[in-house]
Amino acid sequence: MPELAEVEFFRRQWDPGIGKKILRVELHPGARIFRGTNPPALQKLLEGATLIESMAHGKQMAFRFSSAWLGLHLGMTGELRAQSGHPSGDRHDHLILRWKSGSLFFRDPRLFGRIRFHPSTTIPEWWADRPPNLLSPSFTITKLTEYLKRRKNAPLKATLLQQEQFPGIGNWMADEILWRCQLPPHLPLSATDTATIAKLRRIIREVCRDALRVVGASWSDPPAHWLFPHRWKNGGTCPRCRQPLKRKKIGGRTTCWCPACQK
DNA sequence: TCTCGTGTTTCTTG
DNA sequence: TCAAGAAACACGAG
Repeated sequence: MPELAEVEFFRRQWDPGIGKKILRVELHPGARIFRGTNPPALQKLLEGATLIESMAHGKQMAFRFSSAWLGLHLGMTGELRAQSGHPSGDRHDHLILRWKSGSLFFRDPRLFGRIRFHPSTTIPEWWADRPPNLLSPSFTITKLTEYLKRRKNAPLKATLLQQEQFPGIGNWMADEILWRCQLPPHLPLSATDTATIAKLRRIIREVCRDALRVVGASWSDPPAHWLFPHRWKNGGTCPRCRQPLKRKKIGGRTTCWCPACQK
């Protein structure tokens, strides 16, 4: 589920833990989400540490503690929650941080998520090396044009899912962007068409802002005039022209678009 | 019982 | 060397 806005929503779920001293860390050390990390070291350093702040960037999150950094990626099914008291976790709660009167949970049934750990207070490489935020001025038409030129043969849908260039865009956001731009998902974009690239950049930013406002702030249902509520199953109709929507796998992901509008 | 999926990494092919 | 596509990961929902 988690894309840009959902990640921002889940990041804030751990806010009750900010300023709290972690007394106990419970984890499933063999779980796939710990691949590449050292769970015993994580447990040792976080016990006694205070959670200072949290940040989200694209689909990545970072939690800065007084002794170390914790990086979280939610994969397909990850979610974060906080609860008062110390309720026990279920078999999919792979990381639990307990303070005096509450607990923070990271749950992930499919284990596609990932936990990173940096045993120092300096900024970790995996957080310093982030691509420009799509809403920042560094996401320029020039950089976008260069990137599209490099991937000139890939379907536009597959290109929009590349996190190295479009941090936070996932399957539904990519479909929404292409639908609002009225561009077909299966065709590559000619890098010479500057007007179209400028429009694509504008709509990418618009969808990011809309998603953060509607989903990121309160997990509200996106309105009926977006493609979003219509794209989930066969038989949907385009909220713009009322023609039937089409669904097909493009770039390995289920893609929904309006053949009448997007050509 | 079978298929599918709001993601990423690794392998294979061209 | 690089880009593009497929497979693999693991589980719950329909």
